[in-house]
Amino acid sequence: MSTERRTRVRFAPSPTGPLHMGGVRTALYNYLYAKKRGGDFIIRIEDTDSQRFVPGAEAYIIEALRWCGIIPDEGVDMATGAVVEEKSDRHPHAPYRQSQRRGLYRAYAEQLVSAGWAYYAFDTAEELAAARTAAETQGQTFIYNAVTRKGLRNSLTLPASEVEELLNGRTDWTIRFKMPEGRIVAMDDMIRGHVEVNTDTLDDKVLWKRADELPTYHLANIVDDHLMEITEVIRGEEWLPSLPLHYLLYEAFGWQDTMPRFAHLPLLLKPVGNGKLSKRDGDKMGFPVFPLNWKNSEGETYHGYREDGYFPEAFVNLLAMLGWNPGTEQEIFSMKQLIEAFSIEHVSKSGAKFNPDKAKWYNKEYLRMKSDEELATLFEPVLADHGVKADHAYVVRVCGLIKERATFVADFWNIASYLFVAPETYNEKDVAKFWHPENYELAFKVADKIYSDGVEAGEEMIKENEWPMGKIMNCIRLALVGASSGLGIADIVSLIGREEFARRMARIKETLQ
RNA sequence: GCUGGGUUCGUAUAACGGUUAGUACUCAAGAUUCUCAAUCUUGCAAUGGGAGUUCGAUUCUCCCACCCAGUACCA
Repeated sequence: MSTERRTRVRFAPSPTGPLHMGGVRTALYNYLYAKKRGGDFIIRIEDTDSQRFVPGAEAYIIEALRWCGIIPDEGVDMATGAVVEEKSDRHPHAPYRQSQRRGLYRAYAEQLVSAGWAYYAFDTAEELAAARTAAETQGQTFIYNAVTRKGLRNSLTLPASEVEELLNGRTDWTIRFKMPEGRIVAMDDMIRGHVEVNTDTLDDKVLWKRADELPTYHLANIVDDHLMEITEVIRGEEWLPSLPLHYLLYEAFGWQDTMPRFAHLPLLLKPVGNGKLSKRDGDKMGFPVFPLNWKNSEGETYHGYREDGYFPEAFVNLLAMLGWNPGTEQEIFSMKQLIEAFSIEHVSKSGAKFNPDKAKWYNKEYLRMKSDEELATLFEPVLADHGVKADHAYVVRVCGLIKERATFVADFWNIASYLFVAPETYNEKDVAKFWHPENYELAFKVADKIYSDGVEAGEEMIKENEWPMGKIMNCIRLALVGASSGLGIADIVSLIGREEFARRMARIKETLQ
């Protein structure tokens, strides 16, 4: 029995574009799992596809994680935001970018060849494409396996001398895994339980390619997880079909004893209709699918939660609850509470449809938990954009009174602009409803009373005379707000002051009569 | 097509053989307030279908249907 290993999990994104919310959730679950167990959360960049590399994607991923408060222990230096390239006590497995580890993989691939678990394949891309279309025309799918490899050009079918020649020649070749025949691979997934697959349905995956001297995902992933002493692999469900290959790879290397445990997370699905959440859904349906704004090479910008006004705590909270539940009825969790409560047993098996309404609800909840002071700090730049200069203490007071009415700080201006500038227009429907002589004549009398003795005195006056409270107050409200909505008249007057109150009453009189 | 995974109110989920199938979001109604929002109350609404196992199935087994993923010298 080996002694209990320190928990080490990794998030291994590929820098082929911005990380979307599903990716962030995968990172989050890894992070929660590690922190719950007092272990390490490692970032590794899987950039073994030289064709699909997207500039800026790596920095985006790191920035997104930082915004969410998902801080890696290893792999990225968070002070600089850079992927670590030099070994140190903190980062003993550097470099953490697979393209910078390229020298190490070939030997592992060749180890498999000499052990009989892999072979050299000399088929060109064209030959394979031809084989695929040929199979397709017969209504079949070409798979590179124990049957078909016998008829293809590789180190299993060609004489040794020719193999030697081809290996040293100018044409490209690959190392492929030699998938065993007729074996049942029995696997165990932390979320899905026991899964079995017959190897006859699997193909001989490419492990290493001569063309760019780089491993493919499968090889690099297994080798690095082993080298980095990863104990649990928590990744998206799309990897489940590759699990048998990965099990076999651990076996082929003789690393079964330290093979990590696997957990395949359910996918995030689009809110309506079928299919997984894709980057186009968001802008079409009015919600972000990315944590941060992303501008692609064509200049199109995709919305991010951050720029759309979500608090990172709310974003993390809503993501955590998409596919996981605490087993209690608690819904609001800080990161600290999530770490405490998280367990892989409570991760669900089925895909989760994302619900934008619930996302907004989370933000609303976090908004009202913020202090008036903090909200004021966030609101002040918005005010400045509207050309408003307001006293800080005043803004703090306003925030305290309006925060329960908003979902985002960005709503504040629409909700409360009348507390900073007088209305310039009056809502037509509300005018039609309330602005009648029998109402506004009384309203002006009450307004005079309010001006001299305060709102309470004005209300007294209405009650004593048994005037219609609602109609009169709404006429006054129309003058102050420009519509029949908003804070109580007493609050408004106490905020804007009696002089401004009088000016607004005078203005509506001029405008509407 | 093949292989694998999945299936509880519209959505996220709870109930891991015994509940009037719970909670939250959304929606609707009512209460409240000078209005709106907020708040409170109430309501609408689910075990995909069929066989079994069992005294008893949301829960276990099988079949079907549907959904998803994979099926690249991409991850």
